[in-house]
Amino acid sequence: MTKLIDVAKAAGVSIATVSRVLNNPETVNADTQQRVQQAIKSLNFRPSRVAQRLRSKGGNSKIIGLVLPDIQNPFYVDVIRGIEEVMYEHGYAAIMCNFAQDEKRERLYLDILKSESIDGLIVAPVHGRDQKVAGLVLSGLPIVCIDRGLTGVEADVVLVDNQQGAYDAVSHLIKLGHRRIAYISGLPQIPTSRARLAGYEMAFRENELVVDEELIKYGDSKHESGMKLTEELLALPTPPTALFTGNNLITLGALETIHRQGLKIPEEIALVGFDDMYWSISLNPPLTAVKQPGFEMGKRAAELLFQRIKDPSRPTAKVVFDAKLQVRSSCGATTIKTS
Amino acid sequence: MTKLIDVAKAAGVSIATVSRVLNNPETVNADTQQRVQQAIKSLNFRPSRVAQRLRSKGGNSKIIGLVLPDIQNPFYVDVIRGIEEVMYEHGYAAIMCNFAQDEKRERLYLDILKSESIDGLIVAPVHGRDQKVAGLVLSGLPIVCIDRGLTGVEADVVLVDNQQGAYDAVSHLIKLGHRRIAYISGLPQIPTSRARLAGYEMAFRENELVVDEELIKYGDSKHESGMKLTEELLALPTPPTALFTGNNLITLGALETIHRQGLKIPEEIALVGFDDMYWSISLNPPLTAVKQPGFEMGKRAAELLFQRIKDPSRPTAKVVFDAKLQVRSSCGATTIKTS
DNA sequence: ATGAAAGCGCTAACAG
DNA sequence: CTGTTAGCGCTTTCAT
Repeated sequence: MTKLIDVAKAAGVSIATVSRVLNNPETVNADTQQRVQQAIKSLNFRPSRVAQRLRSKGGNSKIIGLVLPDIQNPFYVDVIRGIEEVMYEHGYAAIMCNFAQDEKRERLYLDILKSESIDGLIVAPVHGRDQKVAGLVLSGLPIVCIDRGLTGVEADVVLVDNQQGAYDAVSHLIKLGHRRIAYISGLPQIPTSRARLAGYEMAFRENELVVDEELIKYGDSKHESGMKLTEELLALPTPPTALFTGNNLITLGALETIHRQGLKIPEEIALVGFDDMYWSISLNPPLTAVKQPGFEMGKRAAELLFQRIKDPSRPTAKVVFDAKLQVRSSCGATTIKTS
Repeated sequence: MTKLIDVAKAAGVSIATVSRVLNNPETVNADTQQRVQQAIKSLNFRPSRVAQRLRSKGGNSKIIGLVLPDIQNPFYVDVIRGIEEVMYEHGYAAIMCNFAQDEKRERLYLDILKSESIDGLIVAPVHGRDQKVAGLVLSGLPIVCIDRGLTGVEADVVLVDNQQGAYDAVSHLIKLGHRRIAYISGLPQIPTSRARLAGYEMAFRENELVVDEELIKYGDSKHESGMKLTEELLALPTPPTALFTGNNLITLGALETIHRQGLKIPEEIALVGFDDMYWSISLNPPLTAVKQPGFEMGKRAAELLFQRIKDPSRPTAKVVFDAKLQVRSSCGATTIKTS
């Protein structure tokens, strides 16, 4: 590996000067700069980011951590792409950690990231009272939360108005005449699960309808739980006429169960999902779903993080995006908006 | 941040001893070890991975690089999950880089990873003659290629028999009576594109059929190109009666175009895709597709990488998985195997 | 079995 | 404007 000293020799200067042209070119004579740049180029030199990181703590190690609950969920994939987009422009890299909705795993990754001396962290905490993340925030590490906020500590956060999104979805179902509407939720300790439940209940309340608790099921937000809980729901003495699924993966699981049982959507059971996918239109039937702008959310989160790294004392921001209902045909005949 | 010296003081030993209990516990007295462990625990000490990395080059920095073409493709997501699974067990972290099929991006990321002093790299090179990756292999960095091999240099590789997979898919179509079968490929410089084309041609040859070149289209393996090329194909004077799509994303794009045009699958156009998705059964219609075991491939790749890190001189391995055709109903009525 | 000390490659005072 | 030098936190001889 070629290093500072090699470049220094080649250019006939000291390593300090080389370091300077790397970090503060303006403090170096134009022609010295030239010679050094030459040497750098011809030796194909790249400074060791590890050594840089060890030396200068905080803010210029050009690496951040990314801790997300489930990489199988296309929503998070969009978030990742958004984050990556702006990081790429800044020459940053990300250490990506997928904790698969498992708190133990989240903690391990957080420990690793900490000892990697990252510049900042974008995280969707396992739950609102995530002590590990809270501790990191308090320790001064620049952090922005995505998708899920943190209670009790100040931190930047970008998310969607989950309650309103769920409210719109369920209202849509109610308007279509449905009364027995089931909700398949993710784990209740996840803030988004609760906000979506609140939206569901609000829609009932506003229509002076009463929620039937047996129609609310909790799972772990994965495909399998979507399948299983849909089975349970369909096996009820009086099964629901409509299903509101709490996320992407649950929706796909519900669809699978419904298809396996040969039920017709929306005639025998209607379906709205939280989280849209760009191929929702190709599902059977084209899925009506609440769309979160994952890509934009990711970009915004990364921008917030960079701002906070630059100015750690700036006031925290809370960015709330709208969740929009995409009406297709899984709830009944309506105008089919092409996604 | 608590560091070696803090622990050393707390335990009344030197930093060297603390380092020893961390790395070679057996070379330390049992009771000294006890005291040090105590101190570590009570101070909640974690060694700085950055310092470790800087100091001891190669093989124990516990971080690897992951460079993949497209995180939106569920196949690579499965690969990532597989890799992550075994890395998690070993306490490793990954720097994940998604180059979005863009060679410039791939190069930047490779440079970054190099200067991060990673222990090893798992990569799906942009193309077979990727000089950057080849150079890294030659430089001695432990590397395993996934999904796509490298020509001209020896490197571990794990992939699928793409030719056979494509052959099976197209043969299936031919058996069903199709003759005008289009193939929507990814970029021709990607090895998998070529192997799948070879399978397509082989199926024609074996059935004494002749390939119509106008039915072969090349795109960039993304959703949009799937949509666009399908439009072109359908606009032909004599459009194809069947479509073989070169990957996941192309398939989804093709489906979207077909649905927008209101065509019936498989009556008006049949469809087989390369790459299965776990929700293929919920598509309209349930998709017949060639399945790659992404998760297993990822696990295998990570295992190979660990072995190579441990023993850099071991002979290179080439692991070939089978690609299996999952018959559902997008090519015509057949027994529907539940995925 | 343990400690002292020399770096890993770089940045940031501090001198000149 | 440029060079010298002291570390960043750790591992690893080399002594003891």
